[in-house]
Amino acid sequence: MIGTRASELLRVVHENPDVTRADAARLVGIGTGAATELVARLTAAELISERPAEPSGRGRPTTVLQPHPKGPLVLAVAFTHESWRAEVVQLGGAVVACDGDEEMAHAYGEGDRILVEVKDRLTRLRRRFRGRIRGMGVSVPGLVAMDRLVEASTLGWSGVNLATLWPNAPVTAVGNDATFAGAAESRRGAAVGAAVALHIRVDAGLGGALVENGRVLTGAVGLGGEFGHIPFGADDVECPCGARGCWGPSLDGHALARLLDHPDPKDPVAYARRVLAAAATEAGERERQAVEVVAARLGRGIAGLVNAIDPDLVSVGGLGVDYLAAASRSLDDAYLAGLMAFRRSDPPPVVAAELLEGGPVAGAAEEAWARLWPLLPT
Amino acid sequence: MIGTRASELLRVVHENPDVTRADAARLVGIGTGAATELVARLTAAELISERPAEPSGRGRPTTVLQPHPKGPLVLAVAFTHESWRAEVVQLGGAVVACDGDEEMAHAYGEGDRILVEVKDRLTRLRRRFRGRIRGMGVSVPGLVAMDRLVEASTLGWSGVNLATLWPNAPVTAVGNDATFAGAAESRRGAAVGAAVALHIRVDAGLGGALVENGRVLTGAVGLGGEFGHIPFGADDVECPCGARGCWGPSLDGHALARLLDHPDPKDPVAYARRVLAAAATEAGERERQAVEVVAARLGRGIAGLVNAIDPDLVSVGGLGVDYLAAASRSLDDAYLAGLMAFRRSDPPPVVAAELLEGGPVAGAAEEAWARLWPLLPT
DNA sequence: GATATTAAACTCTGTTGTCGAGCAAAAACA
DNA sequence: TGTTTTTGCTCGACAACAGAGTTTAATATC
Repeated sequence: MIGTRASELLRVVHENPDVTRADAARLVGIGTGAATELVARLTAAELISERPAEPSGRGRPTTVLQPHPKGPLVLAVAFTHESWRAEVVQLGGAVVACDGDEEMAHAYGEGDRILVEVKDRLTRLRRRFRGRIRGMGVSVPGLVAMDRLVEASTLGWSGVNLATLWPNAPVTAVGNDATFAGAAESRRGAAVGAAVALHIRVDAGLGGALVENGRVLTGAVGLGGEFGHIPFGADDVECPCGARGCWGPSLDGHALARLLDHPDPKDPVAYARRVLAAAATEAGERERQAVEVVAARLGRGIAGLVNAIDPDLVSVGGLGVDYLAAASRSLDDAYLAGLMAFRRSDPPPVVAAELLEGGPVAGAAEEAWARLWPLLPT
Repeated sequence: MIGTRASELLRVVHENPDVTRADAARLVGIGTGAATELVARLTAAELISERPAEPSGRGRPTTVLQPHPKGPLVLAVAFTHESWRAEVVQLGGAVVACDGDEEMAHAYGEGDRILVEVKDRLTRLRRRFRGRIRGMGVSVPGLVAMDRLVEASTLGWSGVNLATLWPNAPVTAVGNDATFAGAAESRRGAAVGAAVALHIRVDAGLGGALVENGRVLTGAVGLGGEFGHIPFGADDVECPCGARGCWGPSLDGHALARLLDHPDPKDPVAYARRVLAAAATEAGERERQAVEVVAARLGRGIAGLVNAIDPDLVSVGGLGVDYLAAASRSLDDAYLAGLMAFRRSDPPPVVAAELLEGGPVAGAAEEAWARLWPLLPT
């Protein structure tokens, strides 16, 4: 077990890349004496290292705290509905290596086969860094309970145990892609500094995360943030989840197709992007209207969640970024109308996610790091 | 500032009334040596005292840790739409004195006048305990932001600053009644032991709280838990909050009256109780049906929140207790149907609150205590 | 009734973490 | 060249804590 101060210092280094040692000491709230001892211990433990800082004024020059070149790493793996990607991430969030496939051919229903291949590639990465990789975060577009994938309807995977990708990993964090993206936005993206941040991600499904002071509220079994299954939608649409009236299916690609009287698309995300592209053209009046309807539904739902949860800020990711860009007026109008009246004068801002498609991997790395802290040796 | 161990011991004593000293030491995770020193210090500081415990087997008899007879107290004040009540609460949650009025005549719109009287009575209580009262929690049926009452439509109060009840109180916690009731259920009621507990309280309005490991998620400005303004209701009903389709107005007394074609009741809570009483009689078929509709709406909404938040347990308070008792079948059916299918085999239980009308006061006391911990002297 | 057993409390000691004061170092400024 | 400013290092005082051994007060057993 690591001392609490040491743990705090590591967190400061992680959250503020290239902090100077003096600033870090101030942030942790210790004197220079204690900082000397702490930094020495963490350097000896090969967790951090120092390099001279840019001289920035008068006074004795300080050093910059950075990850140790032999320090611990985590593996962040993210699956989307059509590809996978792995990153090796060091303290501070920098990526030191990556691997992955753009095309995960025939992934549908073949969870086990794909996993064997991915496992192999991950093992190779781990071998390459000889024991330095100390934990793994895995992001999947689906329902994840108790670190086990319950269902990923877009992949046709069900009951897959993703912990088998690295059987005896010291720490494993399996989570929903939207949840991880929310975590990443709070720590390295649009929601940095928000004490209570709400993230909403529209993708094949709709999900999100509620992050309070950097901690994701994952719920009792890890299913917190499944906002897509709140009944904000119309009762006549049945959700793949088995309930009716879910919010998610009212604003994804399928919803756009219904609004445009198109046949149900096979890849709703790609379809939605096509509709968005068409809406941006001269001739896309019908598409524009459909996007506005969907954006309004997004805004209305966000308002309900803001009323209930009271966040500082709402970030939207995935297709939400496009909806926001293409129909911000509709979204905002619906958002404001749905808020409790007295909130309308100073509503929590609704902003686009900054990490975009990198959110889920980054979040997986963050969560793996978060679980690794308590295990790091002195 | 108090030592962390000392603070933990106090919390243990607070959360487990009549713990023995030996058990407390085990719960804090310290040896008997450290316990001796800690207990001595806290006794000297007049925070706790000891009395011999019932001998319960062989071995040296231990003592029971209890609040010190001269120890600190908090004031818990709770307003309802027709009365107010104050309790003086000691460490551990026991009430040592109380005051209040059943009838708060003509309270509507007269926030300032009532407050002058309440303030007077509270000052008298504080004088009676000569400096021992160290903090205050105030529960109000209305929207509370930044410890200030924003609006209480049932009382006609608006912009009232409840901190003036005790201007320079060392700690003040002003909050919504449903939020406080949720806090109380998590710590002394039906949700004890639930890591993530969701509380829903139907009263004049609908509110609640999300409690994670004993901590209430109050949101950015303290408005977290206003679940009544999530748009689960029909769009044709306008909520007093200014939005449309809010959940609260779809299952309160007004909603029952609409279902029964009665004129809009002045006191929706009393009206709802009359309908519930009628529903329990032979001749109350129409009332029974109305209650079932409302109970189903409650169940459906709870399902949506469970999908999104993933709690261990849901407790319902206020009129919700009666809905649950009178139409548990309708509520459960709607609840299960609204859950994601894979959850239906093992859904989080929906239970009645245990503290009933005592919830808000108890929660106000708990929150005041929670804010008092860091200020207690060594 | 005498002795053993058990659980708890007390005492003492060595260790560790922390804070602060004073001093040294390395730069910019005058 | 000296002064100022910021930072890092060393050391001593102090409090918190763990652990071992001792004492105390009850029950259990003979």
